[in-house]
Amino acid sequence: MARPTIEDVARIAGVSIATVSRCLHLPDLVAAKTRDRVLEAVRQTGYTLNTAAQSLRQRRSNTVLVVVPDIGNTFFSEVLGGIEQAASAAGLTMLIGNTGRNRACEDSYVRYLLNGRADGALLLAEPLAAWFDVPTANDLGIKPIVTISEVGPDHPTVAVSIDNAAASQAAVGHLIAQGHRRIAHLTGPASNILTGQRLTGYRRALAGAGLDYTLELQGDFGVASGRAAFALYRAQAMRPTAIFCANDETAMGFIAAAHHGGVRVPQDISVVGFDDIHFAQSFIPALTTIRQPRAEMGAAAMRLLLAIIAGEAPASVRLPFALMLRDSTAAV
Amino acid sequence: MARPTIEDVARIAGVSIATVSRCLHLPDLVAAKTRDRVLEAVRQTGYTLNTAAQSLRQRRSNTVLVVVPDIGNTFFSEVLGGIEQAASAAGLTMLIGNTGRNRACEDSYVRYLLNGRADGALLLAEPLAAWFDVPTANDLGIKPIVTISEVGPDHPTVAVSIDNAAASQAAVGHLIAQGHRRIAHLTGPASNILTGQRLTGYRRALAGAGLDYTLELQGDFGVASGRAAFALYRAQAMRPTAIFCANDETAMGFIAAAHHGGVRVPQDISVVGFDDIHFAQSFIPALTTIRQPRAEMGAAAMRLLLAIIAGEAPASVRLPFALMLRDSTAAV
DNA sequence: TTGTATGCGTTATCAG
DNA sequence: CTGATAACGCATACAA
Repeated sequence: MARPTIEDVARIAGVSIATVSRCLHLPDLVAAKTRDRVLEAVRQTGYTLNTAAQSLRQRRSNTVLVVVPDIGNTFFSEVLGGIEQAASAAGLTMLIGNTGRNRACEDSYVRYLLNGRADGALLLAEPLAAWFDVPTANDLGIKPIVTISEVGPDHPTVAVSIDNAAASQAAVGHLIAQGHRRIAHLTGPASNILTGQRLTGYRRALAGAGLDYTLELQGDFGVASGRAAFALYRAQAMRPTAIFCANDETAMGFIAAAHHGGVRVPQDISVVGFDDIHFAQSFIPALTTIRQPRAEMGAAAMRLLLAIIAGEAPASVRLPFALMLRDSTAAV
Repeated sequence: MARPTIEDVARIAGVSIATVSRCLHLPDLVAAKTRDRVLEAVRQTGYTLNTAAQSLRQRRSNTVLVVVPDIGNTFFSEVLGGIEQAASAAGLTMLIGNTGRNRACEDSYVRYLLNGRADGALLLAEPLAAWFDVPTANDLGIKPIVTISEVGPDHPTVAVSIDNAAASQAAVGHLIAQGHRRIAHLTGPASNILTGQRLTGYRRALAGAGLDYTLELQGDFGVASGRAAFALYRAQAMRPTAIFCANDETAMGFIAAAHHGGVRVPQDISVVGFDDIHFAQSFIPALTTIRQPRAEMGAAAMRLLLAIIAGEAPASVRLPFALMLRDSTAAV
């Protein structure tokens, strides 16, 4: 037999469908006695609201779209956890769009906002132009968008992030305080907005301490690029005594390669990561790194989105980072 | 201005809404000339289908619900990646339900199937009873469900998994082949169906080799329980020379604790994990472990679901595992 | 406090 | 090949 509709419930309870609807949404407006009858009928039939019909009628989906570059990435997945919690607390459903960092794929998710599947979007990546393009923009402008983490200074949306340059500066500053004078930086991919920000922090720290030595190796946030960087480090005539990596994965790749190459961390070289992913503290040596409050970033972004939906005009949020001192760094 | 509807497009193209709809779904049924006019109007207006209306009318959402215990967990998130790919290839949207291993929370997602939000579900955990309860069951019975990984022998749904007992047996068998005679097992949580399966494999391997020594430590798949297990290992009068951990995380926790305790891996004790998560090979020492084809498991499950939706009655799928020999194990 | 009636944007049926 | 029209299930303005 088919799914029960509001009409079935109404018939069994001996009321109109309007009353049933009210019982579910504005229970105070209906007499206690009637309400009991209706709710009993609901239980009896196992009735559940048809969300498609509701969305159509209300012109809103109670769903939030989350666009993520790589859902398998531990950094993103923990942010997702925070979003999920805040979303379900607000009665919203989370729809995930995995782009695989593919432009066309990301573009396709823009339509989710347009076709009413979602009431707003959370972007875990620097939004591509499509999100603000014509003819998209004029209609999409009213759909709230919040960006997380990967955000530039003149960013077109409300955003939540940490101060990446300051965090990097703190990380490198710690190495300097430990007496390191030759400090390298393993960057992220050139295409990522964070790469420049973290690089800036690195340079600032060096400049602040009046250090000349500089070694900037190009990475891509992947473990393999960390390994590759180790080879380059090895090839240097004047080797650095410390390296600041743009994220934990590359740091781990670097350390793993070092281990196999007979180079000890931190005795021979200190290594600092970025993100404080789940495994950073179980790693051997436990990774000194910058902690980003991932779940909190997700939750904060969700709250911003809700505020925008509610008609407010909240400002972007800067969350605090923390330098986690562990075993991959040592005084020189 | 409001979102353009099919009516706007029809008016501009000078046709009926029926024709517009046909152009979008059955383009062959409409004259090329008319079609061009319509598509031009679509472009011009930036029209996109209202999915709520479509779902309502078609009584299907083109959405698949994925229920996951912990989205931040790297194991699950990689399975999600596989699902996402297969889903979007089939034109389906992936809706994620994160339960936090909370029964009430999981129950609430059952309704997604009932209220039409999703056409089917993929469960990344042993389904709790609610999925098959009355009055849920009678209606839900027609909604396809596929379970991934955590599946018992007399499981009520179609499932995709590896043979956990056989994999465990292979892992322990390798330790035995390396000459180990005292082999411990760090289990998963008692509540998880996989725990018993992996334990069975461990016991079988020991029995098969006629070994008496047995040490079964209770873990919970978390890093901390790996650390705790190390303390217990330490306290043994007759210490094992190898330990088979029910997953990689606990193995890493164990090794990290061992490292800090001055116990060397694999020189003093060999450690085997399970899952081959992303970081297993970057870990120091690189972790010997059982590889589960996570993305493939997700994709396979998605395909099974599609088959069921298409009216077929596919059988459960057993995917192959692989023993990855790396640096955390050595001959005794 | 409750009921009636309308429309949300599609798709599908049936004529033309 | 195309058009008119009736649902799909619900929420809400308006009446009673």
